[in-house]
Amino acid sequence: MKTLTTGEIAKLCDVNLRTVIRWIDRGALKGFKLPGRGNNRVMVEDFIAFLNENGMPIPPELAGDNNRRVLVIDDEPAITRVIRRILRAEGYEVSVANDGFQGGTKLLQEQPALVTLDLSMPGMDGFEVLEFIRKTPEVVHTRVVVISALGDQELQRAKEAGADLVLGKPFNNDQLIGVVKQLIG
Amino acid sequence: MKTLTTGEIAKLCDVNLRTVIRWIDRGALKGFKLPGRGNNRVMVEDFIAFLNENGMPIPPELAGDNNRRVLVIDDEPAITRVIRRILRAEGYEVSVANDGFQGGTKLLQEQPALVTLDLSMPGMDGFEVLEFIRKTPEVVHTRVVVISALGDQELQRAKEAGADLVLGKPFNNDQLIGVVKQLIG
DNA sequence: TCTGATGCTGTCATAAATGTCCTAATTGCA
DNA sequence: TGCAATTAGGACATTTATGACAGCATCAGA
Repeated sequence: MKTLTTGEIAKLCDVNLRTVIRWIDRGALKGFKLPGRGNNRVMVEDFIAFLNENGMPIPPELAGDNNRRVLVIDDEPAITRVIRRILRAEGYEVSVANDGFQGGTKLLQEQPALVTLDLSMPGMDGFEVLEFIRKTPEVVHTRVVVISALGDQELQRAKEAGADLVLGKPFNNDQLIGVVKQLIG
Repeated sequence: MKTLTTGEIAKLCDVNLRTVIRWIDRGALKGFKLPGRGNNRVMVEDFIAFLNENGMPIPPELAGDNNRRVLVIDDEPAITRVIRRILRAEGYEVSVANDGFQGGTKLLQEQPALVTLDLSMPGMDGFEVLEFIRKTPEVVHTRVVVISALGDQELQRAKEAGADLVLGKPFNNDQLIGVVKQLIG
């Protein structure tokens, strides 16, 4: 059960901590108090409900836990078309990056729950992408499926670099659906 | 998630606070209300989009062009080294992107005041980068210097796509310093 | 040209919400 | 355990929403 402190909420809402405490005291935001001095805690779901009730924007790092967005980073249209079709049919929201630049911008802007990553794209190093994701707070929780025709050795290296799962080419529909479901349900 | 109050917007636009509230009520400016009495907050990106829609000038403190950061997007280390050395000597803070992915992530994360862009990088379309910058509120005011060995025709096309200035290869130090100073002082 | 209608903005007063300090207590972390 | 960081709460300062009213353009029609 993930909870938030008043300070965290203050930062997320870009509002003063004092104000958050007042929201809770007033009952506008549901929370509970710790036994000590009565420090406040708010459950994430209550916070999100609160944001929705008031038409306030939901910070991407919270929405990220339950979003269905998948970003496909691959330069071969034939591959991206197939992946998109398969994942859309499963109810995922799929966007495609055809090159490294799109990959970088869409990763940060859309903050997908999962990325499928082609390791060998021209002008771009897949391992660099893995390293970036694992060391960048905004996207550190992104699940990564590496898709590659490279040998087992490289795929193993990808796992060590932070890939959650690897998928050798060629793969079939069920394999793809399997790994995605395994990672983001 | 950075937000602005009505008062801050009023100062930025040199307009009365009452007027800002009316813009929001009327729907001209997208915002949301805090739960208390309904105090308004506007996300910075929405505000910038609003300014653009109405052809209003973007305050420098929001445009981020009061910083001295320059992003060099080029895959040739020989070139990036030279540019970095020259611009550092002029007091600019220089970061380098060796490929499209780095270019995309650093552009969004660092929000540089100026980008030097190599049009012809493997696995990445420079025109796509220009287009992205010009249609993305967070970076729309980034100055772009296109550096390319391509012919005049392509350089002209780059200008039309949104490049502020173009620089043919080869160029000398003074030319580079000249265009950068011209654009961000 | 004049007139009135219309719509946007500025001004003012007031009540309510939010921000700023402050200190002491709690909590997180090694 | 001990120390650093965070937090609650009061008191006070600042900002904000709102209604009412005035000024000022623009525009259509006489």
